[in-house]
Amino acid sequence: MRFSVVEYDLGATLDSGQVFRWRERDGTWEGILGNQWFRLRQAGSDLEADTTAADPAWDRLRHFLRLDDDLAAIHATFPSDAPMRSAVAACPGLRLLNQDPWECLASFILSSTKQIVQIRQCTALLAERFGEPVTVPVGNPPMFTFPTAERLAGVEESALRACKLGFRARYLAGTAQMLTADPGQLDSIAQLPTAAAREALMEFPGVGRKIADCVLLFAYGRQDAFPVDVWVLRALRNLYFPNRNPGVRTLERFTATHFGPNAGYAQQYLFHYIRTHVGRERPGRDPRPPSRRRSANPSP
DNA sequence: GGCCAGGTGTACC
DNA sequence: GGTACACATGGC
Repeated sequence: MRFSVVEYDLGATLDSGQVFRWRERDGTWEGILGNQWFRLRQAGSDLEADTTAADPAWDRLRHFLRLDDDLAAIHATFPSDAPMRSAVAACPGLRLLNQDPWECLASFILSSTKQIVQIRQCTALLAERFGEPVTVPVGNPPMFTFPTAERLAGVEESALRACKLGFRARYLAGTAQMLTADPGQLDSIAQLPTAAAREALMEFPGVGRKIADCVLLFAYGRQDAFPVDVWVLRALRNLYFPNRNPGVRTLERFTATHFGPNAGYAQQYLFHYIRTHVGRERPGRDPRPPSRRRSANPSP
């Protein structure tokens, strides 16, 4: 199958800390949607997709990749301040994805105080040990579905810990058990307005404001959700509040208003930009802005 | 070896 | 309301 795309950076998107189970091999990306294996290759505005599935879910792939987003229209809603312009210029084809809510929720429960490489390792181990094998091309390494909540609910916590989950094993087990007891919860959440959906997600053990916002943004398509992790906090402090030390309240008010209706999309650009172009600069205490891209205060 | 990672829950004030 | 700390594990 061949799709036509405009301003789409497949590699940056699949490698931007939203999803953890897509792998690059020789310029192609391989991953699983549902129980189907897909391989993607981008050449300019051509996006080529292969699968081993007999009845490929192309609509699901299209939905996952958000091929119908009008990115230029989304960019147009961003504030036109210097940090935002730099962040978009650094990677103009960066996209959000639409993930399966359960895999997204489970993955981000594992994410707390872990590096992205480690989250990849944990999700890979979970899939390998508790997922189902998927049909892959001959000669490919085996790949697996992400294990269902029911499956994980029936696993000893020690077996989860053996996947290097650490203290998060108890959270994942608890969440899996809640979902097994009441399997419709994630579907019901999709029907709620964002604030209520966030509250509902935060009922799961190990899920606070930040992880709830990740799931809202990456799985439920709520572009008003604005996850603030250590990197985004760094970006906000370095780029928008240099020489000041804003409190959490101030930042919350700022992120809720400054970035417009697609704030969550803007957040992903800031996250990617601060990680790839600016780097770590004294988190938390009065950091200087990066010398290379010094900008006038946007006066938030 | 020390610091940090796409944080959260709990115990305290 | 707020702040301090424990929680596992690995990368750098």
